[in-house]
Amino acid sequence: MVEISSDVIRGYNDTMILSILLKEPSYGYEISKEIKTITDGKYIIKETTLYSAFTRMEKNGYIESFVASQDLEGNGKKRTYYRITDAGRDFYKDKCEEWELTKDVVEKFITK
Amino acid sequence: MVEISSDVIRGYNDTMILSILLKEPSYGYEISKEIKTITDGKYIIKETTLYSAFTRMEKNGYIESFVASQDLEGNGKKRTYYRITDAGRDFYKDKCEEWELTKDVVEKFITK
DNA sequence: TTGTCGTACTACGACAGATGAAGTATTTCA
DNA sequence: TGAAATACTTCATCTGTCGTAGTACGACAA
Repeated sequence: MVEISSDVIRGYNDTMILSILLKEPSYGYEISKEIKTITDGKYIIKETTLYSAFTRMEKNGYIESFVASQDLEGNGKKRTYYRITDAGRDFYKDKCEEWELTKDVVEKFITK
Repeated sequence: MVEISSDVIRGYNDTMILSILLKEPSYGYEISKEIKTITDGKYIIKETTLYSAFTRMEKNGYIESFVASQDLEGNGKKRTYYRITDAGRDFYKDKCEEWELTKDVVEKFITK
């Protein structure tokens, strides 16, 4: 069974997270579930990778956090939600461009 | 100008080098030139990255080294050539498979 | 009501690959 | 003769990932 090595995905965890936040704010657990679903279970992000990505990206200004409960009445567990910023959107766009270039480059060395 | 970040290419430097060694044994300087040529200058591998990849891959048994001069008479500078091993060929094949999977996964999060 | 499972995190340390900086030495060529 | 190209090596640093561990709350079943 072929598995994705962390060295490969390294540059794209942030991009994946941002692409999910592009639709609406979300939080750790939900994002990890979504990544799993979107990739049909082919990629499962590690908890520590995910939460350290949040810290890094918030510091870089790509996301903003806010704490909220499950519903508007304040019931349920409190969660830390993240919202993408304009800088985050720019970063995401750049990463998408970079991906096209990277793909071109890597594929020159790949045999199908 | 979009540039490839090291975090992205991280998992594929070894693969690129091996793909070049697949044709014939080669050495550092020549390989770095070839990578540049093949990618139309889009990717230039750093010297230290290249040589540390040699060390790592030789330790892993993916390549073997031998020292040789430029010509058979022993003229010219001595160079350390590297030859791909069977294990290296297997590793390369695995990486090619992994690439297809990685591409699928990443592209689910990319907007063109 | 007790225990287990799922949810929702945080802290910490270790590791590996990439890189910058610096240096060495030989060869080629103008 | 001297600069540029070739062909490396050493070393320290940085960053993102990941393993381990632990906390805490809520839901639900026995």
